Amino acid sequence: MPELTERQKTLLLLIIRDYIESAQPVGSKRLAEHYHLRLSSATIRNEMGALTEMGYLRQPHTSAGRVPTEEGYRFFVSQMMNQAELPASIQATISHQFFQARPGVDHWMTLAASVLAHQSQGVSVVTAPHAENGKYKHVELISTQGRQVLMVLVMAGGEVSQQILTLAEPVSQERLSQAATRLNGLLAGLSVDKIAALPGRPDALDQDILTIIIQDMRRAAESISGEIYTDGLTNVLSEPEFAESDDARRALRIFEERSTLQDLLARTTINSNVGALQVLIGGEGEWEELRQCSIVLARYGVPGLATGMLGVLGPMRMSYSRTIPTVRFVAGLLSDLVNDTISGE
Amino acid sequence: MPELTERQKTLLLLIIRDYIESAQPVGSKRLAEHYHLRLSSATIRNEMGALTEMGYLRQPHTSAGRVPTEEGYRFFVSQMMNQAELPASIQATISHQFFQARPGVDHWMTLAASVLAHQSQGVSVVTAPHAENGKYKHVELISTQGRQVLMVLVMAGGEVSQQILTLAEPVSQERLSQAATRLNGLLAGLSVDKIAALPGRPDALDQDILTIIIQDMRRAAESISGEIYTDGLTNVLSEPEFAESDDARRALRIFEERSTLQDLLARTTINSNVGALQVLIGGEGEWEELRQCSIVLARYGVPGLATGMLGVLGPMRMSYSRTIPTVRFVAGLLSDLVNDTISGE
DNA sequence: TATAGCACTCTCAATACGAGAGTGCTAACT
DNA sequence: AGTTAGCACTCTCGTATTGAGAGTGCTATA
Repeated sequence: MPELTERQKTLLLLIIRDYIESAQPVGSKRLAEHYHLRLSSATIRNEMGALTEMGYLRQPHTSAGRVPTEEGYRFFVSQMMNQAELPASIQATISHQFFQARPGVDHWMTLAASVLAHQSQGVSVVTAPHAENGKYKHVELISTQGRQVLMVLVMAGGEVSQQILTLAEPVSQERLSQAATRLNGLLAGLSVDKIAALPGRPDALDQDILTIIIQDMRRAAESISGEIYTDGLTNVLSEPEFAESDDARRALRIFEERSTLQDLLARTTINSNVGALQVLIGGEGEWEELRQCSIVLARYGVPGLATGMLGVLGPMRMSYSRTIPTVRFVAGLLSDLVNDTISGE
Repeated sequence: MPELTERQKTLLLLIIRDYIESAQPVGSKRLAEHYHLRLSSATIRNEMGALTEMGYLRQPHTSAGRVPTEEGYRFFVSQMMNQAELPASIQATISHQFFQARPGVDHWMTLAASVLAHQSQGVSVVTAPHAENGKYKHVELISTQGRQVLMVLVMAGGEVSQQILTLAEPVSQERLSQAATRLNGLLAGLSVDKIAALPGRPDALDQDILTIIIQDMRRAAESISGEIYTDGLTNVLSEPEFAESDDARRALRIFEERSTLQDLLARTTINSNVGALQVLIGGEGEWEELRQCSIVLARYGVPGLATGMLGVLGPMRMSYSRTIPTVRFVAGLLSDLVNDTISGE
């Protein structure tokens, strides 16, 4: 990677910023006129030539302006990573929205997705907090009519899953409650593996429920993330680069097919720390469908207890200066919320 | 409304079917050749002229083929409403999917949305079953750390809502369970209004919880439908009529903004019976954003106890012959599921 | 009543062309 | 050295023109 002179850096950043705004190849003349640099267009042309040589810029055709390459965007992002704080007024607005939202994980997730999509004008994705190796906290059994029972299972991290069971024969609410109480005493604080290693229960009802609890916890342990929330799917459709080709459709399809999305999230954030941001530009060779897109991702939560992730997808020329601080801020906010919920306040 | 001759009906249906397949204006010559009618193109031209006069067809420009008007589609739909049953093999496939899905309302909803989107190649929407005037069934209180309590409220119709409460001071799980038991005994089977009319509780904790329960039930009573599930948002993007204009974006935005969608659902299905299908063509003058779209809607569930609705949005030239039977079949399936869950089996 | 023929209309794809924007290079200037 | 002015060259894009093709409505005829 050849080193850039100060002037080249300035120029490169300027070009990219201009392209992000205008969505059109930027030429030397335009550059010289709009921003009152103390340089002539000819000098700029020379520097642009150099930057193109080094792989930061690209021309769509001979004799059109320059457009950033993925490498160029990467440089741009690395430059703004450490500065860029969200304006206080916007921070306040967002905090306020969370403050007055109904408490509850799924409302928070929905709100987070909505805020991200709104602020960044991109497609947002948020996964619910999830513990890698969740511990049992509580179970409730509620009889509906007949043999159907609603089971609500709460994990130590705050995850809640509900399920309808069909028992072999009708059981009264009273007996169900007793069974739940027994199980809660027995299982509190244990991980799946410990629970599975327990000896069988004498009571047949207890044993049935126990089996289902284990199933459910295993399923939760296997999945890499909690439930996935998205918003702003339509935002990206108005971007000019997606007007014609069906690249947009292919990118959005990823966000609809949760399995692919989970894979993506898993592979990219599995070993990233809470608080650190990751920016995926142009699919990084891995994701053909995202060739034209960028994704800004962050992990939030309390490591080891419950973490989730959130991010924004947009065209490669998305407004990073808006998106990056927003993602970082919302990640912090969600971390705080998870923290409050899990460990008292 | 002038009456149509048999021949005109046949011709009209043929034209619309052809247009739905080809997405291109259909001309008299093409019609005469492809379908071996015993008519010449000139005769067909005359009939087409008549149909155009009557408002069933329209020509995009002088001397292009004919395209169905909304009135035309309406006729088409009315003709196929009463026949059209979903092929047994597809019925079996869908039933099987539901059979082996994890039991639970939200899994069913997700699956229903997925099936509808897949079968119809359109955008699907499904609302969770919801009772107009739900009755209390059960509450559970689960202490997380500190003063935070997870409240799970179950309604007689099977609706479940969870919420995190912050109490004035920490309360042990034992006291919470006792409070829940007291409230369950007191409130079982009552509607919001009856509960609100009850005298205050002597115990402060009970009273606090009671207040929140009433709030929650009121909120549920006000909302016209349960949670909304959608799928297939990207399907519609590949349709040729949406390739250029941003009509697609505007239509999809409706499906993202839940409030508008709820309004739409409320206004169109509020007084429709379970089992009856409604087809909304071209927004019916009411919905500017849906000018180019059609929606097939149905209500499902057990009237008075818990009903929801489901539907498919697609371009006006969607495959009604595929969509209508699918919507009808899935509606029946969900009705059965709701029925089983609520009233035992 | 149905058909054949015909003149007419309108779209659409292909082609041509000129304006405009941008480039790279060379030579001169500081 | 680095910077600038000038210039020839290239490529895109919008506009205008044109001709083929498809479809129509009308009229005369079987």
